[in-house]
Amino acid sequence: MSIVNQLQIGVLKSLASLYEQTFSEKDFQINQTKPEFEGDYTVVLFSLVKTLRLSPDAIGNQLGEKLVTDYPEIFTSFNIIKGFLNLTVTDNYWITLLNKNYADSCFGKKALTGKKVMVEYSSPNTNKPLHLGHLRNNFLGWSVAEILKANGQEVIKSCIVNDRGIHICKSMIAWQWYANDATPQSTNTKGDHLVGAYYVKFNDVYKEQVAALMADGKTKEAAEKEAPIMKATQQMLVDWEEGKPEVMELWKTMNSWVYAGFDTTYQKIGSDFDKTYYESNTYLLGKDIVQQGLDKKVFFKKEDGSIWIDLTADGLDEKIVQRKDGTSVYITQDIGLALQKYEQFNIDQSIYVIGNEQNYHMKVLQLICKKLGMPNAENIFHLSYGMVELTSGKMKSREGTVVDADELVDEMIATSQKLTEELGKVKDFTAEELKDLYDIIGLGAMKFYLLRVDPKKTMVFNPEESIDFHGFTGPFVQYTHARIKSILRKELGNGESSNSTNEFKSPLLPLEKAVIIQLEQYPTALEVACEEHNPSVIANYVFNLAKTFNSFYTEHSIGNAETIEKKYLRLQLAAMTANIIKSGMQLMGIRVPERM
RNA sequence: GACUUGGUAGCUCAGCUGGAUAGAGCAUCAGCCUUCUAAGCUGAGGGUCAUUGGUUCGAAUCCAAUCCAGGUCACCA
Repeated sequence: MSIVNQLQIGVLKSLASLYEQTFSEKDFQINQTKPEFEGDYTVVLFSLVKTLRLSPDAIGNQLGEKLVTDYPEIFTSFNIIKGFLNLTVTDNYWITLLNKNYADSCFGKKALTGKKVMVEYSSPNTNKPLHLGHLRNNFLGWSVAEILKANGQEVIKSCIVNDRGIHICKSMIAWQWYANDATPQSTNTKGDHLVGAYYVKFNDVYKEQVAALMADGKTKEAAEKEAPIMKATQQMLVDWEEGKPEVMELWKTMNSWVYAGFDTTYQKIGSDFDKTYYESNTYLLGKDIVQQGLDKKVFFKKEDGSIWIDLTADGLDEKIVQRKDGTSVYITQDIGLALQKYEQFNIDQSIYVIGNEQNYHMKVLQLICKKLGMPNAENIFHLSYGMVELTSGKMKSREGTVVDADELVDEMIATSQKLTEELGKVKDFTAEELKDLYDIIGLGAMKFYLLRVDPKKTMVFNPEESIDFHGFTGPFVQYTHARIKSILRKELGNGESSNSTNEFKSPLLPLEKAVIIQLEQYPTALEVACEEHNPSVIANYVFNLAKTFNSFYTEHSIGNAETIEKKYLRLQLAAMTANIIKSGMQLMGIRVPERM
């Protein structure tokens, strides 16, 4: 149990016995004591003043006295300043905590709770390569899944691939018309990039054709409909739905190129999935549900035969769920897939990592599922994250301002190589070790950069800032880990552990205590990150821990500590810091090097 | 226009279930490598927490209004 929890319980019990009244945790607040005051944790007394009709100082004195008397193993002294009760925790409490947990690589992680969750993320389109926005999605989804696992939940990572539809046909047509049978092999191009290039080509040609038709006096609408390349694309979509062999053949071939490209990228960035859904398999799902919905009168049919749901009573509008020609729309298959996920995996919660541009869509989806009486409709959770913008503004594929994922990854790794070579600290590494180190640092920097911001918020991607490896960055934290490991290697050799001892006579120094207090808060950080589905909590925590440790490190020597007891204490402190840094970084998909 | 999210230092972000003098990083300036890795540490300057009003012992935090910015409001996905 955390020190704050213990303090909470202690205060509640003390209040009850002192004043014969029952209180709840909401009646007072517990904060960490500000550095300018003496003490470790502070109880804010103001809110008790009214109910107890006593001055803050009187309450503070009685409460402080009671706590120090009843919990001598936890609290050693107290002081009251302007209505704040500052409590000092005993050195023994901190030292015992350290002694018990310093070697535990699972510190803070929870036992299985039995809760089963699916996290759907990534969800690429097969007509273009991954970009910066996908990276935020991938890192976020992966990390949230790991954070849930660390909190005792069973997690299934899933991905839905948007591999069909008009946009896919666009790149297919453009390839057919202009590629001269170019393949990834023949052009030495990554498959997803090759296909993406023809998607761009489509748009260029389409724009030209529309302009030409408009020059001939057509209206914009007419020109957009009549552009030959668009007509061909629409025909191709019809052919695809009819399963025309040549079209299917081309579709399969081009998709296989894209998947090969995606696999390379996913492997590089460390994304993986337990279950992959393909829209080409799921797009017909939900049709029978539409029928059931009609029978239940959740849906209604318009004169033209299209099927709708009326959500005006819920403050939304009418939504179509099936076109008049009987084909399904986007949301129809989503309903079907939502149900299938529950049926296949018997999950308690279904998390969708999708951009906030789809807030409305997801709201509608959940509402429809509820109205259909689907089990667990309440437990559909949209983890809505903000867009990534550039310093110059929004990314727009049409204007070529999209930051390509592969290029960015390569650049980050190249930067880490350059910097590592300049510093020249690992000259004895083999070529293989070096390559691995560059990956660890480059990818670590990138993941940390994208995960350190609250996912809900729109964030700005600044290229220069992203390749800065100082300050609030992944490499800073990795570096702290590497330095600790270096000391542990030197002082303990291989595998040997520091002697455990409880016999500390000299008091904890402020910086020693500051580090241990931070270490103690890791489990709480994990809980908060889980509740909020927010990896930035971990990023901030781990950064602050590293910072605190670095201050301690510059001020006090571990190897040449004043006494042998101090040395062991500091070795434990360093070891636990390294363990937690490693654990926290792992939850963000970031590896930490032994040396750098 | 309706709904929704945001506005904190020059820039990027924490803090938001109300609490002590609003914090980091970057950038700027001044220091620290004969002692465990300087991708580090110490210090300085830099704020009308968008604006106005309200709630109260106390507001960046809660409420209301206003201004500004993003997103959505498709028989696209």
